[in-house]
Amino acid sequence: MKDFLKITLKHPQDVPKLREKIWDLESVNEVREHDIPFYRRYLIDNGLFPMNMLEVQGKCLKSTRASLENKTCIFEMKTQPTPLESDLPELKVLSFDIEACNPKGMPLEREDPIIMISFSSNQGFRKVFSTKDSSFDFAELVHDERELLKKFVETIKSENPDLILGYNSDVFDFPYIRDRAAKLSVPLELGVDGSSLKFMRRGFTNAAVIKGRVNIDLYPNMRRYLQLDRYTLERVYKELFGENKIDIPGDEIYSCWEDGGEKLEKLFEYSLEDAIAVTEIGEKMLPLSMELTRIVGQPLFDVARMATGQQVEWYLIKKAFEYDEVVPNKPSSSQHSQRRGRSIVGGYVKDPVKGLHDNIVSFDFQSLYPSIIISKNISPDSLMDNCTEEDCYISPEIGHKFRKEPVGFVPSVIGKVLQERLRIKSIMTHSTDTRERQILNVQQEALKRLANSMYGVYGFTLFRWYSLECADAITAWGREFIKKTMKKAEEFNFKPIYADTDGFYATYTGSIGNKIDNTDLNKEN
DNA sequence: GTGAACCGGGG
DNA sequence: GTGTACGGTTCAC
Repeated sequence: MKDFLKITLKHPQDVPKLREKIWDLESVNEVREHDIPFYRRYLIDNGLFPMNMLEVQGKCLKSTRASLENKTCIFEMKTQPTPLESDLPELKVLSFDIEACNPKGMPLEREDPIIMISFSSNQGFRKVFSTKDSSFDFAELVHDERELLKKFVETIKSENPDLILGYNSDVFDFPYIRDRAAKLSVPLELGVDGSSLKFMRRGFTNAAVIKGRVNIDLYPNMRRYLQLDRYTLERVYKELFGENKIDIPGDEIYSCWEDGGEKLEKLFEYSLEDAIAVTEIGEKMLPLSMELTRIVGQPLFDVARMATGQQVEWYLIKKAFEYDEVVPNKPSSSQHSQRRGRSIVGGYVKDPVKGLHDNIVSFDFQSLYPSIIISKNISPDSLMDNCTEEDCYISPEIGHKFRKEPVGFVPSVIGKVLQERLRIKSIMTHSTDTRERQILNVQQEALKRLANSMYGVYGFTLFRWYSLECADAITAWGREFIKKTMKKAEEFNFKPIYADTDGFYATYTGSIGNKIDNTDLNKEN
């Protein structure tokens, strides 16, 4: 227990000013929660969850979106949704892709005009604007690049999407469009209120911001959701749909454009296919992002750009407010490098026995680390210096002690997440409605992701809840559990041939006819 | 061995 | 905008 003084200010801009002033005061130990952006603070303090519907006496509480006409609002509601309420009205999604080329390599904003812009919406809209003519079905000829850019703005205005999707569009398409439009003095009034395209600095990259529409760059999302060697649009598309889309290697685009004829037709087709692929990938992946948005309680725009660890962190920040906990600070740069200097021992890995094996069985723990966090009450607020085995769980190898009571902040949050997941899974198994089952499945997936990423908040040096002791204790128990399980399996004639962290493969050396009593093999948690 | 530079995706 | 944030590999010394 610590004493805190809560200071409320009238204007967000006063926060950094006051922060600087009180930091050095002798009576001040630490200043907390001084770096939560205003709009996030607002969502947290008011218990609002984006991407949920809110209807107040048949009217929208907020009116930034065009869906006013429908008398529904895609906005916040005061409580977390129940599964059935979360079936939102369909959002209009518009994807786009631009083409530009340079004989020597990547096109340069200063020299190379945009030659094509393709659109695809989730409601069947398809179009390729280009400064060259084509007999391609969806092609529309424009006079020059200036008109091309104007068509870009007009199309977004007339299609009026809720979501705008691109692939690497934060880094390539939008900045390229911005620079060309600046050169040709075309105003990029893309917002629902006619406001201009803006860029927000986010770390080492920018994000394109359009008022009233959620711009999502699918590229960083795909890096998070899929485990691939490369993340080109083609590779990702193949992974998700098992089909090849037409691809034109980058260095051939220039000749397609210059030579014309069939090669130019193919370029039109390729460009539109890219936009369509983005729509399809979006339709497949967005439900999960939306679900995470609802759970994490921060805007889709932000959540779609957060690494999983950050999503977990913001979820915990939201929960901290509910639990009356004060959020720990981000590490200073010196704290960060200090943390990086001390390494955490990872999971147990047994090098694979070389060769071809028959009768392979795989064992794995379900949510090993989350279960350990809960069952051993691993939380910074449960960590004790002196404690007996009676009152504390004591970790193997390193002997960190965690009191059994009361339940710590993080274990409590994970517990609720897993509980909610089980609840949804059980409704899902009993549901006969396919659509409902799909929605519920995405929801339980999102919760699973969140729970499984929770370990990271202790182990990743940049995070607010970083704790070497907690991270070390989790992996230590993890190693103990898997080794014990492997030993147990050996008693039943399984010979482990490879193990990694939360699971192992074994060959069965007994006779196949023998009955295996798998209750004895059940995992320890 | 160390620190800086570079890269991802995009055409 | 209560912000300014990656992580891994390669290269030059």
